[in-house]
Amino acid sequence: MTSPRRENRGPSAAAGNRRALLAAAVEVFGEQGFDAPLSAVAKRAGVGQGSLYRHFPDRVALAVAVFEDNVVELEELAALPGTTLDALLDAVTDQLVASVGFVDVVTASVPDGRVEAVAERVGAVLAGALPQAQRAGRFRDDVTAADVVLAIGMVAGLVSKVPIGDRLRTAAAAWALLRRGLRP
Amino acid sequence: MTSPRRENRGPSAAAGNRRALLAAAVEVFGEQGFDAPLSAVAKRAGVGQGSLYRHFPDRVALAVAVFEDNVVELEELAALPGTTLDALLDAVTDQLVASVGFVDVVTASVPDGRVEAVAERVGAVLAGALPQAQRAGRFRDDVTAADVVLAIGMVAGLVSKVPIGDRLRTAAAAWALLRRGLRP
Amino acid sequence: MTSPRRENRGPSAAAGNRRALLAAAVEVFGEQGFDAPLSAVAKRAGVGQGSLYRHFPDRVALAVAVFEDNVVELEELAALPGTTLDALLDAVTDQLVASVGFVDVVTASVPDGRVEAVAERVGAVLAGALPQAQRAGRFRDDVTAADVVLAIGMVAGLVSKVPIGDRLRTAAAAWALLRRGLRP
Amino acid sequence: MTSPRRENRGPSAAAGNRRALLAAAVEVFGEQGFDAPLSAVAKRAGVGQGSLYRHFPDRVALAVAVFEDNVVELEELAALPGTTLDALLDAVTDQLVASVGFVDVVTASVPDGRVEAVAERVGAVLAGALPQAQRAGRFRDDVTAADVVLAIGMVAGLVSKVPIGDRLRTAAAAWALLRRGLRP
DNA sequence: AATGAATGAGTATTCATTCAT
DNA sequence: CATGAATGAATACTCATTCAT
Repeated sequence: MTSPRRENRGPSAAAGNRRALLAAAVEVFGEQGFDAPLSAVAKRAGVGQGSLYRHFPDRVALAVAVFEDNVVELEELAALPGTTLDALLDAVTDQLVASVGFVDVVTASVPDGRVEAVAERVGAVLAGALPQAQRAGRFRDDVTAADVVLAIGMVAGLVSKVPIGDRLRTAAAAWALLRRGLRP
Repeated sequence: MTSPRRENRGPSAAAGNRRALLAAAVEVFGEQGFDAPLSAVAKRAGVGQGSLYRHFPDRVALAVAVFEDNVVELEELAALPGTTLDALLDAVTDQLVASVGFVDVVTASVPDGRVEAVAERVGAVLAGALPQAQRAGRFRDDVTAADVVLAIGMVAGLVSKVPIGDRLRTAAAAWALLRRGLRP
Repeated sequence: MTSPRRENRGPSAAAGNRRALLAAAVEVFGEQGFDAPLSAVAKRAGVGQGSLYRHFPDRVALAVAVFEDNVVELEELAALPGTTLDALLDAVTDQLVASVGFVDVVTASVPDGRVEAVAERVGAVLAGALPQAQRAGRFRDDVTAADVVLAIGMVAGLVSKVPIGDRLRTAAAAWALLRRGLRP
Repeated sequence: MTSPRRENRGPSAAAGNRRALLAAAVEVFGEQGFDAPLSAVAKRAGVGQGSLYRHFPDRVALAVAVFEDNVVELEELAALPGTTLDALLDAVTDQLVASVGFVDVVTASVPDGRVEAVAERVGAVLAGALPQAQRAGRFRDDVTAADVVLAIGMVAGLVSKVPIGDRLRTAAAAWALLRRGLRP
């Protein structure tokens, strides 16, 4: 009668579960796309369905959480003294390649406030680093923060359409082309 | 027993149905993405489910048919005497904006021969127009056909992630950036 | 516009179509079972769906027609001077093996008068041959026509559950067992 | 939004659901044949579609589970001291009459390992009881286990083609005939 | 707070049957 | 009278979400 359930590890597991779910989401969405079954994420995380829903009430919440992790990382990097815009773009690209599935969140048919808020923060980080990069002669003076965001969007869109193994290489090729248009 | 079926318009409706299905697919996939319910396509086309499946045995067949229409258009344009690579890219962009949903086909987890064949043809058209464009000083000499295809991929990826109304504007902005990297 | 339809061969094709449909039905039902798509029968026969329905308004009509062919054959055989019950059973078995799919008609959830009528005729043929077979000492005196019909039903049921290649051999084994119970 | 769903009886319903599904399957397949809609089984069991699929991922799994119940019953019976082969055959016949729909599983176009495994066990049970039955003079010495299995197959095939009400009587008649061929 | 079974709405797909040509 | 496209009901199956334990 008592089927062999996973042991209920109690409240102390909460933080660990949250982390496991995020990691699992990155993997699963990366492999199967953003419309992968949520049950697959829970299973990969070794966590019950219910726990997934407790932590992340819907699919977008899960994606936003990953995004937020990424943005925090970016903000921390930007706060470091010598960080250039190029370094930030490299970091963004790494994140894209690692968590492509989430790019599709941006698409989410119903525009979602939470996503926009996070996107906003990315924009702010880039905008902050642009002037210095222009002064250093690394970016044309007429390039705007919007242009940089646009470029990222293009790389993201491309990367999400390419088989996992080709993503890094493809992103690099894309940036090579784009940077020629951004440099003075 | 005698449910109020749509009137059977007979075999003569076949050609019209096929056309209606393609048009409906462009609309529906454009609005809802490539994973929109096929039943929505059939309904939009004013055609029975069965007819959809007769004409296009699977989702990819439907997408490929739209793609093929586009490619033929492109090939015809390329065959015209004065057609430049820039004109071809403009045409491609128009097609992208009009039938974005189909971009996602390229992604189709299971690589599909039919899709690759069509993509191949697009590449060939562009490659054919590139040398002349370079001689005319419109494209850098070190630009390859692969670069052009890559650029299209980026625009496509971006456009597919943007709400319908913004697509044209977004595509234009993207090309502005990209062309700076392609021009001498 | 004028798609390459099969040429309309006109009324003269009627008889040929009927025959082709019967032959196709035997093949298709034999391979795929009695619930094979009727469209498969039409296609195998090289005949339009509509023609199939003109000749055989429903699935059972098709089966009954095959059965009837078989019964006629049986009746003709029985009418021959020296025909024994054993010979008739051999013939029935051959028919079973050749058109197993039709055995399932007997099952047809809704009992069907047409089927019963044909079954009746088979019973009559066997009943007619039984007395002589008993006088010849080939069948026990307490065997009834119903027993013989029952035996056929058993072989039929068995054969229909066995892969095509094994049918003949299986039928032979079944009869070996059954005949021991029927012989004096 | 809040549609009137069946009350969620929680995980504790699992065992009961499983049992209800098996019982419903026996009934529904018995009445409508092995190709009855699975939704009918779920409805009869008073269980959601999803639960059916959780317990039995496909049609064959459901059938095999019923078969297995039967085989276990048989094995237990065979393990009892005084059980004769005749008693086992009676038990098999009762099972056949009760769960005829499942006989058709054997037919499943795609040969299925799970089915074969269960069939194997039935054969083993019978083979085990045969020698003793022969020593007791109840079965001819030249009868093999394969013959017994064959006989069961014949009864099964026959019973599955007969309306529910006639099944018991028909099975009895069939065995009367067959046993004459099996007894010394 | 965690677990995982239960639920049923939503989709894909097939196929019997009709009917314009 | 033949043809084969059109139609949509029926069915299989998946998965987001809820909830008893």
